[in-house]
Amino acid sequence: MSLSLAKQDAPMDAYRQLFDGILSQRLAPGTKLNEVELTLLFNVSRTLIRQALQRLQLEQVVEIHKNRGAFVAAPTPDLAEQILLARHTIELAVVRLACQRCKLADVQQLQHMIDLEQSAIDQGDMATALRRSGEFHLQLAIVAGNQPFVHALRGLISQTSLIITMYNHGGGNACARDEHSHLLEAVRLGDEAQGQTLMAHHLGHIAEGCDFTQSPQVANLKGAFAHLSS
Amino acid sequence: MSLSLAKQDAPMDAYRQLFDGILSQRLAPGTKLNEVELTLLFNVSRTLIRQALQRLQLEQVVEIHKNRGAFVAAPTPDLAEQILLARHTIELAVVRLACQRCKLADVQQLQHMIDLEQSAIDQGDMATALRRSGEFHLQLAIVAGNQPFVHALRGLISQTSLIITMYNHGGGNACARDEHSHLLEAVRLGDEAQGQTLMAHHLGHIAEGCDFTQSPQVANLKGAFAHLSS
DNA sequence: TTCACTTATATTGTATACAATATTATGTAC
DNA sequence: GTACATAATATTGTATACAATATAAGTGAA
Repeated sequence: MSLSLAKQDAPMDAYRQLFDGILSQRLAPGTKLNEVELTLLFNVSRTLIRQALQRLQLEQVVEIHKNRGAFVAAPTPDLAEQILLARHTIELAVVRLACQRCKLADVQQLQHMIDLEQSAIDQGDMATALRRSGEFHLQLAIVAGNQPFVHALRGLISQTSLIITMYNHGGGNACARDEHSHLLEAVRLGDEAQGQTLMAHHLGHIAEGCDFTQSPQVANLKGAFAHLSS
Repeated sequence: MSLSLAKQDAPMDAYRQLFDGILSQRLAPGTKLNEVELTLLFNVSRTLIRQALQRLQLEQVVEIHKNRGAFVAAPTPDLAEQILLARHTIELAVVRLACQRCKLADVQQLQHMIDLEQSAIDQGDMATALRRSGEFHLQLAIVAGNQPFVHALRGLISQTSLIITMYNHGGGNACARDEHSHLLEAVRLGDEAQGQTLMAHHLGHIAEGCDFTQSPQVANLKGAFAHLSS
């Protein structure tokens, strides 16, 4: 049997396609997510679409208004500040745990994720780079071995991507590679103080790169999934 | 129009009844949650039952195994430790924010919640006391004004209730009243250092009150909602 | 009895049908 | 043309029907 052949899981697939669409910036914050359109795009019934939307809502990536429908979340500047503060609090604890528990294999995997992120940057694909940057942070939480932190960060990192999409129009996170690399080096050495310092600066840079005075553009649904048209 | 007459919201009602059933210890950890039984108990279709179960799953209060069904979560000792550590990290930040932002009305509401918890203790209703204790902690996060913290703590506090149900058979949290009161006093005075110290001790006492060597009993579904039989 | 195997039942997974609500379009008065 | 009311449409909310899977019951052989 093939190890690479994942069994297809319709609910997860619908969820993941939507999630990727949002995180890859094909679906801009504020975009209306029409249920029947999504059924046509993904070839599943509204039941599974609604399941995926509810899950995304509980991850705070989608907002559902009763009888009005689902929309890609669009964090206000005030909420964005709360999100970045929450990340600061949790990720400082995460990096501390990661310093204590990180194994060689973990370091190698994290390094690989940094490389992937960098290759996306090299190709000018900033949307993919942003997504992989988030995956690096999440993997760090997994290495830290605290399930609630992983769970909370999954949502917070996704929301941060939305925030960057909305407010960071300059390419301010191009410096991320070095920051992730230095962070990983501190984790590898088990230097908790240095790791926390670097993480604090790193998250600070994300906030500094954002301009909370302008509002975002909203894309439409069919265009975002044009590659699925068969 | 009556202010106290909340418009009925079937999905929320089903969710809340299940949530209360679990948090009030009528549904013990590990209990199988049969969907058709729940439809009969709550008089809604499986659609809404499944919605409620999915939401509870994402709050980590219910586990859903594919094709096997939903069960009240039963955190292992290892996970319990992770949950309490996560609470420690987040609630120390929460109490710090609360010290900065707490208004007079907030103090009064928090005091009221302490009184409600105490009255439940006085009546020997420890299940209600436990639930109200959790509500106090959650309200503190609301006062702190950080939505991600509120969101994360909602699940963590519920999970802590499950942990106490499973592992804390002594009445170790009877001391909670004084601890909550002292905590509120520090918040009222805006004494961040004192607030964090008290919170750390409070959460430490929860962990100390638990014996992670014995396993819990599992109740059945009909008995837990016997009061609904019409 | 006990184990394996087959069949029947129960339970969950998904799609569809219908109901309720919101949105848009149309028409009419001013 | 604007504003308002009304009708037509579109969209979401909920219940039910059917399919897929798992669990339980039954049957026979060792």
